[in-house]
Amino acid sequence: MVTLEDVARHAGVSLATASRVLNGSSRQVGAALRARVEASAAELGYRVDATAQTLARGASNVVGLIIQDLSDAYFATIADGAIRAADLHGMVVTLGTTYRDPEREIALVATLAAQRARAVLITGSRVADDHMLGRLRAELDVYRSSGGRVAVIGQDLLDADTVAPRNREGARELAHAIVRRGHRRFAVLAGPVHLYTAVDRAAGFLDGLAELGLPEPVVVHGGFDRDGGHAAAAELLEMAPDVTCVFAVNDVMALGALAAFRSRGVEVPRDLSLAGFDDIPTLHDVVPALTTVRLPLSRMGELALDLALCPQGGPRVEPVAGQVMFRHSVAVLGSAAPADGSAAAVPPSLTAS
Amino acid sequence: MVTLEDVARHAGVSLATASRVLNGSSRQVGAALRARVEASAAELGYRVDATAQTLARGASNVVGLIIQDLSDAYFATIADGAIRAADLHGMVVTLGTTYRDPEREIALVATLAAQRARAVLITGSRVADDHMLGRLRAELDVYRSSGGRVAVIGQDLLDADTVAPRNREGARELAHAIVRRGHRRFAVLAGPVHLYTAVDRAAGFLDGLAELGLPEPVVVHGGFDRDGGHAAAAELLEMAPDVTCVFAVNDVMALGALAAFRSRGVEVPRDLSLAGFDDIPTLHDVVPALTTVRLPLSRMGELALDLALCPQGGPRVEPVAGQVMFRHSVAVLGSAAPADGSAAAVPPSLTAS
DNA sequence: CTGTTAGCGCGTTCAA
DNA sequence: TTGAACGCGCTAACAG
Repeated sequence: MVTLEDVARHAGVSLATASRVLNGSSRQVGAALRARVEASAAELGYRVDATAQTLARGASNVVGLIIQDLSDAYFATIADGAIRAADLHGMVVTLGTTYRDPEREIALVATLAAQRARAVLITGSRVADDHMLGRLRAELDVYRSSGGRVAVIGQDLLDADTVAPRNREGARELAHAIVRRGHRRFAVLAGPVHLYTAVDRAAGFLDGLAELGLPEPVVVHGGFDRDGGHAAAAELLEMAPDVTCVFAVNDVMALGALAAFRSRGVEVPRDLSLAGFDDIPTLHDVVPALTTVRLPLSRMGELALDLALCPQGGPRVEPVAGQVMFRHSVAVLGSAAPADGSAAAVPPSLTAS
Repeated sequence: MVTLEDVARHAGVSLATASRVLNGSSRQVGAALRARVEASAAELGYRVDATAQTLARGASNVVGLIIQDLSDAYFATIADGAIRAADLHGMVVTLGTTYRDPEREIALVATLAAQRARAVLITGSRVADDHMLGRLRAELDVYRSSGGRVAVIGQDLLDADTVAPRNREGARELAHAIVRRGHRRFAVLAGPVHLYTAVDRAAGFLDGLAELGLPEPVVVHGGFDRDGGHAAAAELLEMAPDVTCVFAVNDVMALGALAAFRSRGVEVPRDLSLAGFDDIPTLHDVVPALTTVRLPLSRMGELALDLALCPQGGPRVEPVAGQVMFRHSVAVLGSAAPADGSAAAVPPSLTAS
């Protein structure tokens, strides 16, 4: 293992001089010595020891990123944005995966604190569990008291800089957009009752419908992932509700629902319309194109990293608006459809059974 | 920032004792002192400094993972497996993304060497560029000479432990499986000419056809990603070749091709059959279900990590077989179809034009 | 502009 | 079983 001292000796200079030329010091070094040091470093194959630098400088160049599941495009895309941004700052990203376990989330914060990560980015919905929330906050306080910075993508519940997707407003606007196309009777695949992101989106959708004087939709709860969407959709079909459009609170759930519908002969959007939330890249080639609310996922990752790396006064909250993407998965019904929906298409597959 | 010394002082013991109870030392410590130290650590909110440990021990607990693109499910799945395995070993993963730039790949190895990563995992196809290959090998040698371990997922070209997908064999078997279903005339969306993975798969497919005495397929080169597949498929349709089945050398290309076909009114598998390679999880809900060659991606990530972390003698090569997954995207043609294919369906959309 | 030196936080000999 | 002291590789005063 080649150390800075080896390089210094080989170049016939002091340790300090070698350090100054090889690592971004503000101090100047004569051209001759500089060249000698660089030549020696190259010849010996010297690589700085970032851990030693961290120790000496008191600040590392790693940022921690905590996500729930890398195989979920939502998180993969955020992670991609964060990594890209970190790279611009000369930082590396250490990735931790919770697999949706709040216990692991806390443990990961501790691990990243031990790693002396300059900042920790936490993504994913908070859960409605005050005990867990309290423990996470405590762990974050420990981390912060050792000089760490924290940024969150999600609900503003951790006294940290937060990139806050406007889930409620996005879902509300989605409801309006769909109603504008003639739909009147809805179902919502609402996800878990304890997940704020799911709850907010479902609530926003209900808000939108209520504002327009429409009846409450059928609500089915379930998992927040693809299989949850699939199961909830299957359950919904069993109920054979009189609805024309289904809103799944995220895209992967919508994809699961789409598969469930298809396997039961319900064609979207002919028999039933479907909408999701997030606009994950995976949607690109889905048929029919899925109506959804676009969140700038990659950008959110960058934003969180920038917030964490550029400390200001108190915690800042950066709201991120969603943009309704109206696509083929939602049918446009007769514009004269009355509010009671009697003129809207009622798929036999749903009313029969 | 709470240090071990703070804890020791607070507990009224020596630094060494505190170190022994808080970090997995083999030495024993009296129960009374042990309790005092643990209490102090908890009370003060002590978190080990992993960078200091790395310096003192000469070995870190981070492994570096170099991938090409996190938004590609192929890499995301491998990364997931590697992270999972690293966790089991008490290691954290630092993720670097090359965006398919060999220059960045080399730079990332240097960065991870600086990080004193215990091991570096390199994924993604090698490119046919001796200069780049040489530089990467040199960088890896530097890293290894400082005690780092290297494992590769891909071609066995770096003198390192290698998880080697049997691309050629998999594609060959795929060809056989498809021919068995009555297809005789093929096209291959072959990807870039300088990417070994693409080249091997295309070559394996040609091997398979040749073994069966079938004519050479139409070959179209292009990008190795979704857009590459889309473009190549569009180009193929322009050529209006007399083929019944198209093989794209990876799944995301196949997905792009599927979209291109669809947008031009060519329906898979009615008008044209399509197959891919990898069996990325994304395929789960693709319609029609895509015939492909399954690679145990997550497992490959684990395997690479295990190889890297359990040093043996010389470099080991772990071949990974692909498994043909025959699905709806490839039509089953009349089993009596003659080798000249005159009885096979020839979609008007391809022959007319 | 260059060199000397004192830590950074911790593991680990060695001695008690 | 416990403690004292050195060193891991590097940075940042400080001195020259």
